[in-house]
Formats: sequence, C-alpha cells, structure tokens
Amino acid sequence: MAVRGPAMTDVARLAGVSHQTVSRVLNGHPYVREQTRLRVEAAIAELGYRPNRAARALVTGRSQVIGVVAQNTTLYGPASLLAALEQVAAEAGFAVSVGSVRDLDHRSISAVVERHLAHGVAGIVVIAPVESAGPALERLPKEVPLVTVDGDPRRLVPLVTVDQAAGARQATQHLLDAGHRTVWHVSGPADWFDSAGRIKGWRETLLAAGAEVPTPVPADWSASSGYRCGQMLARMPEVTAVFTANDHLALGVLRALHEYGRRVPDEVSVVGFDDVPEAAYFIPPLTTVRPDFAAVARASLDLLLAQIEGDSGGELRQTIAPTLVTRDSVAAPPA
Amino acid sequence: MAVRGPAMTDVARLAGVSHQTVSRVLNGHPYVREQTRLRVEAAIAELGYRPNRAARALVTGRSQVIGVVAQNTTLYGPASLLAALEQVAAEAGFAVSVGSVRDLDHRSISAVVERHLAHGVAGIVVIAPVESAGPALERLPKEVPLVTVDGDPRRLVPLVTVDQAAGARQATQHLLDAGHRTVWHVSGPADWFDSAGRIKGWRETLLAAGAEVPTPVPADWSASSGYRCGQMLARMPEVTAVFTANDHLALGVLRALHEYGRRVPDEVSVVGFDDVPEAAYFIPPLTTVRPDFAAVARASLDLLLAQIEGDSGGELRQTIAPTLVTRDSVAAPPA
DNA sequence: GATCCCTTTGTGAGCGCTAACACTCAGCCC
DNA sequence: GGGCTGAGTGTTAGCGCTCACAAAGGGATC
Repeated sequence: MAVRGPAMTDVARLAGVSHQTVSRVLNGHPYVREQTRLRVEAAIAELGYRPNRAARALVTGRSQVIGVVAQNTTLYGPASLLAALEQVAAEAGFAVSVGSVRDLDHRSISAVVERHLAHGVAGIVVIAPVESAGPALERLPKEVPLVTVDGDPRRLVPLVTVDQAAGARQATQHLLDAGHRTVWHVSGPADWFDSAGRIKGWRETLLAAGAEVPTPVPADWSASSGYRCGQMLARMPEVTAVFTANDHLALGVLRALHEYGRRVPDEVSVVGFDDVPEAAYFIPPLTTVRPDFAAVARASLDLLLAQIEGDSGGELRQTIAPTLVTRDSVAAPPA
Repeated sequence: MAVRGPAMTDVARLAGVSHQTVSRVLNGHPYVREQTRLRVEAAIAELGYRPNRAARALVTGRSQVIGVVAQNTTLYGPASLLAALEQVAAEAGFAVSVGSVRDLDHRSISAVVERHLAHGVAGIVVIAPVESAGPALERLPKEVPLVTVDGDPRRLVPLVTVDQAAGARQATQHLLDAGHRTVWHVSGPADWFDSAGRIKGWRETLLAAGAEVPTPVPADWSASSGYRCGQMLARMPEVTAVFTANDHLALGVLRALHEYGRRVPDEVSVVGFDDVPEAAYFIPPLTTVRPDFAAVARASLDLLLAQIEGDSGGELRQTIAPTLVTRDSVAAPPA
C-alpha cells in the first residue's frame, strides 16, 4: 500500500542544504537567507513534499489535533457547535477529532478521553452538559489542556457556557411584556445544566414580576416529548404562554395545541430555544432564543490554546449571551 | 505543560522484560508466555502506560485515524452520517477527524484532503454529494484509500450511496396508490446527486404509471425555500400531491399550504425525505423516506478498511435502500 | 589585528515505537 | 551425540522530525 512520500532529507538533498534548514523554512524560523528559503520551497514543490505530522508529534510530544467529546452530535445544538469548533480550529491549524459517547457517565467519557490521549491530542473540548460528566472530568489527567462547554459551573474546570439563564429571562420577559399573567415552562432533562439554567432564568423572571410560578413540565429534548407535554397543557385553559427549553419541544407543543384547536398565538403564545433553521417555518413561525455557537467555539478554542501555550493565568470562564429572535408565535393573551 | 508519560521501556523495566516483549503483548502477537504477558499487563496497569500512537504511526507509516471530508455538518443528513461513521470507526479502533468545507469545489476539497494527509490518516471518506467535487477527487493521490459517499456514480471511485431513486419511487408510488393523478416535486439543488437521483426515481415512477410529469420546482434544502415553493404550489388548484426532496422542504411547504388554507392531507398530500426526528410532529405528521445512515456508515468503513488492508479486489460500489415511513400527511385526493 | 557579535548553516542525538533478525532453550528425531 | 524444529525473548536499526549545540563567515569595534 501507500508508498512513503519524500522526507525532509530528500528535500534537503535536492535543495542542497541540510534537513535542519528545511525544518527552519517549514517552521518559519528567522535566520534563513531569502535565497535559501526559495530554493527549499522550490524543492518542496517539486517533490510534492508534505511534512509528516506523526514524526513532529513524536518529537514535540504534541500533535496539532484537538479532541472533542460530545454526546449526541445529531442534535442541532451539538452539531452546530462541533461544526463551528472545526471551523475555528482549522483556522488555527488544528484538526478536530470527534468522539461521541452514548452516555455522559464516567466510564464512557473516560474511554473516549483515553482514545484521544492515546492519539496524543493537544487538548480536549468536552461538550458535557450533564451532571454525571463531572466526576469523570475531575479524574482526568491534569496535564491535558481541557475546556468544558456548557458544563458544571461549580467545577474548577475552564468553562465556556451559553448564558442559559439570560436567554430564558429574555424569553419569559418577552411573554410577560406581551401581557401574559404568567408563563409555563416545558423543561429539558433534569440532569442537563442547560435545563437548569433555563429553568432558573424563567423562574427568576416570574418572581421578579410577582407572577405565579407554575411547576415546570419535565421533558427530554425531543419533539415527541414536547407533544406529550403539549397535550397536557392544551387541556388547561389557564395556560396562555409557554416557554419551551428548545425548538423541537416547541414543535411538539405547537402540534398538540393545534390538535386541541388552541390557536397560536391568538390563544396561546409559545417561545422556544435554539433557533433551529426551520423554526421560522413552524406553524406559526417560532419566536425563540438564539445562542451564538460560533462565539462559543471561538471562546473554547481560545481557552484551550491558552492552556496549550502555557498561559494558564487567564480567565477560566467565558459566558456567551444569546439573543431573542421574535417571530409570530407570541401575542397578547385572549381577553 | 504536559509531562511525558511512561514509555514502553519503563513498562519493560518494571516487568523485567525487553520493550519488544511489551510491544508484542500490546499487539497481541503469539509466542508470549502467559506468565510474561500477565507481568507486562500488570506493569502497564501500574504505570498507567498508554502507547504513543504518534510513534507507532511514524514507524508503520499509517495512523489509526480516518479523515472525513464533508460539507455542511449542521444539516441533518450529513450530521447523522458523521455520527454513524464515528460510531463504526470507533468500534474498529479508528478515530475520526472531521474536515468541513464551505464549498465542494476542487480547491476547498484539496485543501482539506491535504490537511488530512499531512496528519497521516489511514484513509479518507468524502461525503461529496455534488458534481463539482468530482475533479478534485480524481486528482487525489492514488495511494490514499478513499471512499465516496453519495458521490458521482459515473466516476471510478469506491462509492457508497443511498438509493435515492428507489426512495423517490416509493414515495411517488405511495402517492399514486392513494389515488393522485400525478405528483409534484420540490427538488434539491441541481448540482447534488441526491437531488438528481430523487428526481429520476420520481420521474420514472410517473412515466411508468402513465401520469403527467410536471416540471420539478427547484429549491435548496432549507425550510425557507420549501416555503417559497409551497406558496407557489398552494395557489395551483390542480396540485394535490407533493413529494419534496427532504423533510425541511416539506416543513416549508406545509406551512405555505396552511397559510393558503389548503388542508393537509385532505386537499394536498405531502411526502418528504430523510425522516428527521421531528417529522413525526409536523402538522400533520409527515410521511417520509428514511435512509439508513448506520448502514451507509458501515458500508463505507468496510470499503475503506478493505483498501487499507490491501484487498482492493472487492466490490467497489454499495447501494443502501431506504424505507418509506408512512404517517398522516398522505390521503386520497379530494373528489 | 584581535575581539566581539550577529547571521546563517550544519551536526548529532533522540522522541517511542515496530520490524527484522539473532539468540537461547527445550524437545524431538535419526 | 548432532542436528533439527519451534517457542519465547532480546538486540538493533531506523521511521521523520525537532531541539540543542557547534561552527563558519562577515561586519563592526577597539
């Protein structure tokens, strides 16, 4: 199979210099005469030489790869984050290796982290939105640069989070401002920090407004569970405003309300979270909260690179504020 | 910064053997006495030794990483495929490195492939659903194992495809069977093979049934463009059945039909493609075609591993048949 | 002219691993 | 006993690169 390509010494021979000079050219070191540099570059081009990263990784003890540990990369949020991360990493000259885990428990995470470490990744980004991921992260080898996204705010691990509470506050306030007496909430899974943050922001806003705080309706992230919750809410005439923990839940709720003949937004207003691309085409178009995945990715990489380069001094916590996107699913409550 | 962990020689010293014996244990070679193996394994465990893949990759000339080139990994299809690929690759002991490209033209693809090659990937999977990707693939270094997913059927590159035409045939036939005189089609972007295949299956089925073949309505993959096409179709009373190239287009169409007061499925039937998890919660629940991403991923990896191991003899083409998922968006046309 | 410094280049070692080969020690056959 | 086989183990030589250091040459300075 694969014939080994030319190595540095081949380039050196062709250019009539030592391999070390080739290395210097490649790494942009100073103290290489312009003329020499051009000769080396010509030789590189002629041979189609490509540096062998494995060799570099071996000697430097560090590769230009960052490992990502994520749960369900099929979900819109994680998928967007992953894509954004890949983008910024590529710009910084890093490759991204994904490791999906089914569950975010200690064993699964450790296994994937082990895999990444064996491959000598330069750092690891863990998209660890659940409680159970915590212990696994604490037991991780200390020498590996690590950043957590949407992880546990109470742990001493560099962390980038979407400000869930702020998003929820905006959503809830928007509904209150429209004239609703209170806002119901279909929440995400209890063990996700995202869920907790959204519940917190929602509750705080209601309390601040002196509104009654209904019990949150627990769901997972799927349209399916949104539908089930929606069936329940649809039968309760006092429900005029619903804030769901994500857009897919909102979709399920919309469908249930529709089936029960409760018109949105005339009778019931709905606000989601995520701003999936289709949200604008729900019936009716969904008002929702948009997290800035690109910003999260950038912040994560910055935090990681800082650690890789040894500047462990900087800020270890970054919070990215989401924005409310208003569409047609919110109106004043029926008189 | 990272302290280097224990190396093979450390394990060897602790176990009282040579590093080569440790290597043999690690690689499952025969001719290692049971007792020795246990001693080595104990030493490995005690030191928390982890083999250095970079070193292995350097000497063997091949890493345990496969590179994936994909376009928009935020879309449901690519994201699902990527996740499935990662799953099967992990089972086979391979890591997956993603490389997203904005456009699937020669330059972008080459750049990402170069990046993968520099990292010494063992093989490359290109999710290359568009025409323009073709030339880039032909110019790729021949020595790198390569598999194309949903690529150009006319090119001589190992290829795994979802049988788009078969899916489209099922969808179209299902609508005809419900009693519709013909079926309209909202198609994907013209340069995607997926689109072409779906158009082909749709057209063939109509022709075979002796039905009129309307001009396909061109769109991209977004709910947004589905909505625009839907607005047009909604105003045409003769339209009673629509097959959209994916579920998000269907969502847009549903929304447009709703706005124009054309009830689904009573007045117009709609069938999508992809079976996104939310499809069951559209209004109404969407009948759609489900591709088997896991099967595609498995087939791709098999083809790739065959090449990596040198069995270039096998079958170079794999086609995965999708299945129709019937829900509530299809009914007989109005009398 | 001797000394210094700065630029530019080369030399040698070694990162951690696998592959090839050499070696030892049994057991077996003639 | 000599020679064979095969199991089990060790020795050696790199893979392609970077790092530390050495060294050569030229200019400025005294």
